[in-house]
Amino acid sequence: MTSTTGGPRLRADAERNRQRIIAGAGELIRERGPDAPMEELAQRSGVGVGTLYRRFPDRHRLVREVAVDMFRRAVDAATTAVAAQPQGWSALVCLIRFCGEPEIGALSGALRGWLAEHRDDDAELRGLTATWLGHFESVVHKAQSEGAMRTDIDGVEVLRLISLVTCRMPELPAKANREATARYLDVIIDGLRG
Amino acid sequence: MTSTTGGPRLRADAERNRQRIIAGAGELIRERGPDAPMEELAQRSGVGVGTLYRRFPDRHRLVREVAVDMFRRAVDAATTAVAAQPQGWSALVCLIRFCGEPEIGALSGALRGWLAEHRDDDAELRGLTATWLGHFESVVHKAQSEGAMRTDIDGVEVLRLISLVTCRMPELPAKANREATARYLDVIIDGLRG
Amino acid sequence: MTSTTGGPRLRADAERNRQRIIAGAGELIRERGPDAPMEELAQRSGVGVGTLYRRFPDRHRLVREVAVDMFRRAVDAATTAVAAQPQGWSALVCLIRFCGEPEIGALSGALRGWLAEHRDDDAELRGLTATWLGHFESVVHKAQSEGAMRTDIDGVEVLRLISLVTCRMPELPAKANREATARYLDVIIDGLRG
Amino acid sequence: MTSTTGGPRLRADAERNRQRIIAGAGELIRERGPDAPMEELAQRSGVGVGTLYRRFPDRHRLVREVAVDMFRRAVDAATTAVAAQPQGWSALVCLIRFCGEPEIGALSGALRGWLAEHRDDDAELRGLTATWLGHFESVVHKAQSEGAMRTDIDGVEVLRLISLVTCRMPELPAKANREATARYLDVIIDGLRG
DNA sequence: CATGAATGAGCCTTCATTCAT
DNA sequence: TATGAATGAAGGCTCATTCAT
Repeated sequence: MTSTTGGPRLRADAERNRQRIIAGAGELIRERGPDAPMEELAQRSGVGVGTLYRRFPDRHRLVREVAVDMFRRAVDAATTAVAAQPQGWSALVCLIRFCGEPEIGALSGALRGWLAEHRDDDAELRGLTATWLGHFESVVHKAQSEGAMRTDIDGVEVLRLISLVTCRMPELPAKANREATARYLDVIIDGLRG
Repeated sequence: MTSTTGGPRLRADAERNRQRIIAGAGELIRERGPDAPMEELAQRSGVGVGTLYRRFPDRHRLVREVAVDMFRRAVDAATTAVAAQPQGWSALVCLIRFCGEPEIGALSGALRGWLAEHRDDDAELRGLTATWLGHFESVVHKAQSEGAMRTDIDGVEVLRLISLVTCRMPELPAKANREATARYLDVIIDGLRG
Repeated sequence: MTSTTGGPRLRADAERNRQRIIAGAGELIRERGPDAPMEELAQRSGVGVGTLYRRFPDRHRLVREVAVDMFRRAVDAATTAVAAQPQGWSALVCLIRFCGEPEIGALSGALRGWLAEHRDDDAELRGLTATWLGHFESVVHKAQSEGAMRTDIDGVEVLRLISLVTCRMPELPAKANREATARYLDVIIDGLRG
Repeated sequence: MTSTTGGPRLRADAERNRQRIIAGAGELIRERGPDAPMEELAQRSGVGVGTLYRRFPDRHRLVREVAVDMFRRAVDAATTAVAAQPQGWSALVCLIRFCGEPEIGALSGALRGWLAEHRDDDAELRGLTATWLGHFESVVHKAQSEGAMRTDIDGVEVLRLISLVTCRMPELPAKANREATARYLDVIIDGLRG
C-alpha cells in the first residue's frame, strides 16, 4: 500500500499529492496531534478533503503512513550516523541530536500515544520500529560497553524520554521550540553519561 | 468563585462535591488531557453533568480550578521543601522529585498547553504560577551559586522540561509510569549537575 | 435494552420520547426505507438528532427496535386471530389482511432487506421472527390440511410475497396505497386457494 | 441523444461502450436500485466514471436510458406474444411470465419509484410506457371479455402488482430469486383468473 | 476518447451546554 | 439541589460531478 511496498503505481500527479499530503499532515500532526481535523490536514497539504480520503481511506491510514515515513527517515539517518562515528557514545549523541529535528522528534512526540496503541496491529510498522529500535539499542549498548553511558536505563526508555522532550510546544514560536529542544537534549545527553 | 477568593460560602455537601470534582477531574485530565468529555469528567467524580455545570459554569472554569488547586499544592510543597533543605541543590532535587508525583507532574504535563494559552488572562493563576516559579527559581539560583548546577538553563526551562517528561503515558500501566518518570527525572537531575 | 427486556428504567419523559421515536421512525422508514436521514427520522418524531442518538446509539439500533416493535405487534395479532377463527383458512385470510395494515405490511416491506441482512446476528430478533413465523406457518398448515390452500408454497414464501406487495408506493397518496394493497392481497388470497 | 432519436452517430467503439453501460447499469440497478454509486455503475460496465459521464451527462440521464431500453424490449415482447397467442388469457399469462425475466421484472421493480417520479417529465418515456401499457391493457381487456380474468382490477394495477413481486431480493441467490419470482407469479396468475 | 484524480456538498455521529424533572 | 434528558453545532466520511492526464 505504501509507495515502496507495492500497490498499483499511481499517476504522476496523484503520487505528488500523496507526498504533499504526507508532508503536510506530518507538519500539522506535529503541531496539533493525530486528531487534527481532517479538513485542516487537507488544507495544510493544499488539497481538498476528498483527495485526502481518496489517497488514505481513513484517518488511521493517513497517520500510519505519516508514521511509516517518519521511521524510514529515522532508520536511514541511523544507518548513516552509525557508519560515520567510530565511537558508540558519539554515534549515540549524533542519533539523539538527530531526534531533535522537528520532522523526527516533534512528530514522534506527537505520535507516541498513537503508536503505542496501534503499532502492534501493523506488521510493517512493527518491522520498522523494530529496525529503528535495533539500530538505536546497538548504539546504546556500544556506548555502555565503552563505559561512556550509564547502565540503569535502556534504549527503549531513552527513546521514550526523547520523544517526550522533543514534543512540540505550540505555545512557543518555531525558533524557540528548536532552541528549547536542543537545550533539553543537552541536559539529557549529559544525564546519560556514564 | 473559588473557595478562597470569596464567593458565597457553599453548603457543606456542595463544597464536598466541589472538591470531589476537582479531584476527579484532575485525575481524568492527567490521563486524557483538558479536552476530556465533560460527561466523563462528571462520572469520574461521581456526579452528573448537571452538578458539574452547576459548580463550574463551563469547561474553562473547571480546568482553571484544577490548575489553581495544583499550583496551591505545589507552592505548599515548595515552601516546605526549601525550609527543610539547607543546600540549594538538595532543595532543587527535592522539588524536582516532588514534580514526579502524578498529582503534580502528570497533571502539569497535561495542562502545559492549556496554561500557556490561558494563564495570561487570569490574575489569580498568574499570581500563583509566579509564586511557584519564584520559589523554584530561587532554589535554582541558589543551586547555581553553590556551583552545583549548570548555568546554561534557567528555572522556567527546567520546569518546562520537567512538565514534558512527567506527562502521563496512558499506554503504560500506572506503576510503570511512576517508575519511568522517576528514572527520567534521575537522568535530568544528573544532567543538570554543574 | 428494549423497554420490556430490561435495561435501567427510563425517566417518564425519556420513555415517552423513546416511544415517539419508534413510532415516528417506523412511519418514515415505511416511506423512505431504513436509510432515511437520521435528521429526518428525528424530526418526524419531533425530537432533535441528539435525542435520537441518546436513546439509540446508532442507526442500526434504531432500526432494530422498530423491527422488534413491529414483530411484537404482529405476534400479538396472530395470537388473537388464530384464537378467534376456528378454520385454518379464515385465520390465514385474517392474518394476511392484518399484514395489509401499513404499520405492519408497509413496514415489513421496507425492512425486508435489512432484516435478511441482520436478523441472524440478533438473538431477540431471531426469536421474535421465529415466533411470528411459527404462528403463521401453523395457520398455513392448518389451511392446507383443510384442503383450502394450495400446497406448492410454504409459509416463509407467503410471508415474503406479502412483504413484497405491501411495500408502500411513495408515488401514490396514502389512501390509494391502502386500496391498492388491499386489492393485491385479494388477488393473492384467491391465488392461494387450493 | 438516444441512438434512435437521432443524436449524432457515435463512433463504433463509443456505441459499444454505450450499450455495455446500459446493460451493466441495468444489472446493478436491479440489485441495488437507481441510487447505486456511479463509480460502481461504471465498474460493472467495465469502464471508468469519466466514460460513463461522457456518455450520460448525469445519473438521471443514465437511469432514463436504462428505462427506455427496458421498455423497448418489453414492447417488442408484448407485440410478439400477442401475435402468437390467439386467446387473451394465454397472451396475458405469457406477458406476465415474460415479466418474470430478471432483465424486465427485477429491473422494473427497481425502477418503479423512479419511474413514477420522472415519467411525466419525459415525452419519449411517456410514449413508451403508454405503448407498453396499451399492449398490456388490451390483452387484459381481451382476457376479461373472454371471462377468463377477474374484472375488479385493471391493467395498470396488474402491472404495479407484478413490478412489486418481481423485485430482486438481494438476500437470496440468483437462482432462488428466479424460482421465488416464478412461484409468486403463479399465485398471482391463479388469483387473477375470473 | 478513456481514465481516474480532485472537489465539495451532504449525511452520520459526538459532545458541550442548557433545561426539565 | 442533583440528575440526566434535549439540543444543535462541529467534525468525520462518502459520493456525485468536474477536470487534468
